[in-house]
Amino acid sequence: MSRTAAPAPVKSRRTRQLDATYEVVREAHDHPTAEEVHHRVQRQVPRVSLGTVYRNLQKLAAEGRVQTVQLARRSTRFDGMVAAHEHFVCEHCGDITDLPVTTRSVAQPPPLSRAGYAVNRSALTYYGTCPSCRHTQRHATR
Amino acid sequence: MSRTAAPAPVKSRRTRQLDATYEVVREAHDHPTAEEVHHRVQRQVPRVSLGTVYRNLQKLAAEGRVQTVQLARRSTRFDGMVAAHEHFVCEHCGDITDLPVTTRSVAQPPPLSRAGYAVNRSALTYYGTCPSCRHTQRHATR
DNA sequence: CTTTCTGCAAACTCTTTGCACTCGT
DNA sequence: ACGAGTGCAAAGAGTTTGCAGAAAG
Repeated sequence: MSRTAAPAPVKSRRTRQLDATYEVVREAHDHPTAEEVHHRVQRQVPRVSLGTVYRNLQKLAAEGRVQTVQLARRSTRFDGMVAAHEHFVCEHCGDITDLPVTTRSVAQPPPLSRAGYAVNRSALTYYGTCPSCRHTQRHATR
Repeated sequence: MSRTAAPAPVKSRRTRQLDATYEVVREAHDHPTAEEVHHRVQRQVPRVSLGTVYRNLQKLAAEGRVQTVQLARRSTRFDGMVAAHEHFVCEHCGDITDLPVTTRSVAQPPPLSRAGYAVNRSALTYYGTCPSCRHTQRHATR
């Protein structure tokens, strides 16, 4: 086994497709889906494929240059606990942990109802690494 | 068009499949996926189909008897705003609105880091009906 | 008896991936 | 030139749906 000096921070090449994708998302104010991003990128790079847009969105998200809403894992999870509570989602293994509601959090924010929004519920979710995945990472070559 | 007296609160029949599905979710403490729920329901109703489990989970969620985690719409949405902010998701049209971060919300909850969790970020999302959908509903026959 | 629910299988939507080629460095 | 990135098309995963028969009220 060879000695790894630096983790090599993933070299990323600059391409028209990547640049255009980033620009589209950065300038969008309507939370577009991947398909919508694809359409807009096509205005600058007509032959760009949907697959490439997906790959680039993933790359940008991994680098923290764009944010994703409601991502995590693909499938919906169910919960019999109807009472209000919060969740911790491990970004590595996908496990979801229930957390007790902390006193300070939530309650309906004033501006919303005033602006005509009807709030049914709210969800506070933390994302990160769970204890067991942290342990595993520590031992992995990276 | 006929006059609708009462909204007719959706009559729901009692079936072994529905009962079993509810029981499985209520007793699960691990946020099972629909497929996992299906497996467990099969222990009580061997010939239950996955499609039925999906239908029943939807029904239970609509009635508020079970909760879903990270549901909303199926596809991931992207956001160029990297700064912390909150979201309002309209459950009718699926639109997502950015909200400024309210002072009180968030911050890392004490128990998590102490228990070995590494929190990268958190997301506070409100679910409900947006002004335009509220308006539409008001005029719809329901 | 009527209407809802079910099982089955096919269809759909969203996302990922293998491959040969292209383009950035 | 080397290898990461791309387009294309096919495959995957998760979920929904049409239909004919079964079962609840």
